[in-house]
Amino acid sequence: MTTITEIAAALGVTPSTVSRALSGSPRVKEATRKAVEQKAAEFGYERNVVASNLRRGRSDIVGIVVPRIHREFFSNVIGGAEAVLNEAGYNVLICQTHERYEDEVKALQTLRNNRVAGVLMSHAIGSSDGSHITSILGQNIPLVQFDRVFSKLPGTKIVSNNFEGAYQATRHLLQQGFRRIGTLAGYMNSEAYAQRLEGYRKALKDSGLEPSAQIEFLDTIVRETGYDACKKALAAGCDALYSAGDFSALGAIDALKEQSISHFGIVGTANESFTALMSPAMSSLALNPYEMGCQAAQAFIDGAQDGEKVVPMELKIRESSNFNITWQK
Amino acid sequence: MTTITEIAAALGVTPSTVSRALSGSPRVKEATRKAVEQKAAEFGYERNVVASNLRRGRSDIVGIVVPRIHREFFSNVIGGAEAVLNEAGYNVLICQTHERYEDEVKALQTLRNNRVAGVLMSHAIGSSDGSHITSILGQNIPLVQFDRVFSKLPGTKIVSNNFEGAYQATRHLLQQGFRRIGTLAGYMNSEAYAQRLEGYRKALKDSGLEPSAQIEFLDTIVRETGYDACKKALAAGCDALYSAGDFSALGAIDALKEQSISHFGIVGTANESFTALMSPAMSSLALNPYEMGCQAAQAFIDGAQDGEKVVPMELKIRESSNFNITWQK
DNA sequence: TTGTAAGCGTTATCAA
DNA sequence: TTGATAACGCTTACAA
Repeated sequence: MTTITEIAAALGVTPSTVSRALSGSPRVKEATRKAVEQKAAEFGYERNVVASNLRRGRSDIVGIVVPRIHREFFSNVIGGAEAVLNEAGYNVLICQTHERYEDEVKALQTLRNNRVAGVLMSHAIGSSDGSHITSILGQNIPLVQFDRVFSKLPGTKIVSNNFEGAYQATRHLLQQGFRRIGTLAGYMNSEAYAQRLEGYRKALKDSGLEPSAQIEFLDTIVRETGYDACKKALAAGCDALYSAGDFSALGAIDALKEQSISHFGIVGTANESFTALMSPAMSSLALNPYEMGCQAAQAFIDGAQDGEKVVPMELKIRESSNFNITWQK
Repeated sequence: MTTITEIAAALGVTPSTVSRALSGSPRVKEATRKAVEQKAAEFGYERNVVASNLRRGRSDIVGIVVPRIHREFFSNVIGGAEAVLNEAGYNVLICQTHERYEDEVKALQTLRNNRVAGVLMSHAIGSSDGSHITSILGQNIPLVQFDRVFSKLPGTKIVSNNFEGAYQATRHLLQQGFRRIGTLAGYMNSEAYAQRLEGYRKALKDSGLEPSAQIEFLDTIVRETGYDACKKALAAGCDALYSAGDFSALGAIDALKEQSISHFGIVGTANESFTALMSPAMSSLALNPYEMGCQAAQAFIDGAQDGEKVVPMELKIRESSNFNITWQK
């Protein structure tokens, strides 16, 4: 592979000049620049980014850490972030944590070892406080968190208006005529889930209903636990569920169909594409992952100042929250 | 950040010794190694991978190039590859091409500039022959292709048994009683799609039916074109469609539901998770993305020898291929 | 078993 | 405007 030294030799100048010419420095005569560019093209030169990064003490790689890449939400966040970052000349290195604390530590160490320019991340469920994050990344690697954030940590946080969204979703169920509304809540070490639970409770209170721990099913984010929790909700006399996730809502629907229940409303969260394709189609509180990814990337580019940016959620009303629904296989 | 020079100074040895001690060379006294490791831990030392890579002339990053990361198929391939690669000490850099030739060229250049250890890729639809791939990567960067492959290129190819799979899918429709079976075919510059078309044709011939260009709808892989093609298929008297993709099959179902058609069979390809969640649930020819990712990664680790590995497909039979089906909104 | 010295390819600083 | 020189942090012949 061609190096700037070879180009310099071919032109009878020094590597410094070639380097300056190729990196757009103004301290090069126009004619020299032309000559250098021509030779570079002729030799098929490509800058050795590794050497350049070592010398400059920084890299053009931004790490993205997510629990699971195949979740639509996260792959869309990545898509948005990638678009903005590529545009700005950065590359993206993706790590999955599989919701495990140990994998998250490993991923962050990998990124630090590669001296990445910055990290965009959404923490694992298994990661119960963010102290490891700052201690691994140190002062030099800017951090932007999105969706699942630890608000104590420095850097920008991109979040959804979880409280407001859950409030609206629950109120929608109330307006439809449902009266005993339970919730499939997530893990309370995640602020996003905690806020959704609060929004749900507030909506009940504002309608004169008292929240009850008996119908708040915590740690319920997958299909299986959604199924189990829905059976308990039925036993507890619920006639609707606001679920803080789509997959748990899907599990709940499994239970409803199994028993051919009527007049039982469901609203999920995340608007995974299957929600619109199922039938009856599932109402869901849509996050805005692509936009969140763009904003996270932009926040990094802008310097990852401390602070929070809120991306709105939008309630998608479909059949599962219709009062007259009948669930059938 | 601590360097080996600092550790060396603190211990009164040279950086070479520290380097050897930390990289597990046998040419270090056991006591020295202990001392070095202790100091390294004390200083919180982490090897500067960038410098190490520059010196050794290689990196521990493997590039993965896919058309779109949010397609379940690809995110699962990435998941499988990542698992195997991380285990072997590699990191993964992911690039999307958005099905565009230009983006594919850019991605490959980026990977080359970063001197990645290897590339795993599935080419874009817009990329009609693979010459740019080898010309950008050159001799030094091993290539493993998966799913959409150019068989002329060197390196390992991981493919599905597309011919056999499409044959089975079509035969299944015939066995159900459908008689005039069309196909939503993909782009013929992709060998995977071309093979599926051949498998489909062979199944017809083996049942004494003559393939007809009139009911082979080429370049049809998204929902919208699937919808349009299905209308034409209905006009052409078809009573079933084998679709080489799930999204086009979904579009076809849109058309069927719109007209409340009965006795019209559909089999898709890829087994995207929505296929099982819709109702009626869609029969689909399942690829095995996670396994393909694992095999691609393993092939790279094993040296990306020329050759082809075939990962079996599996037909998932659901309601959409039942002869008595009635499509309703 | 350890040290010496050179170099991976680039860029920053200083001097000319 | 260009050149000389050093350095980024690490690895590896070779020598001791």
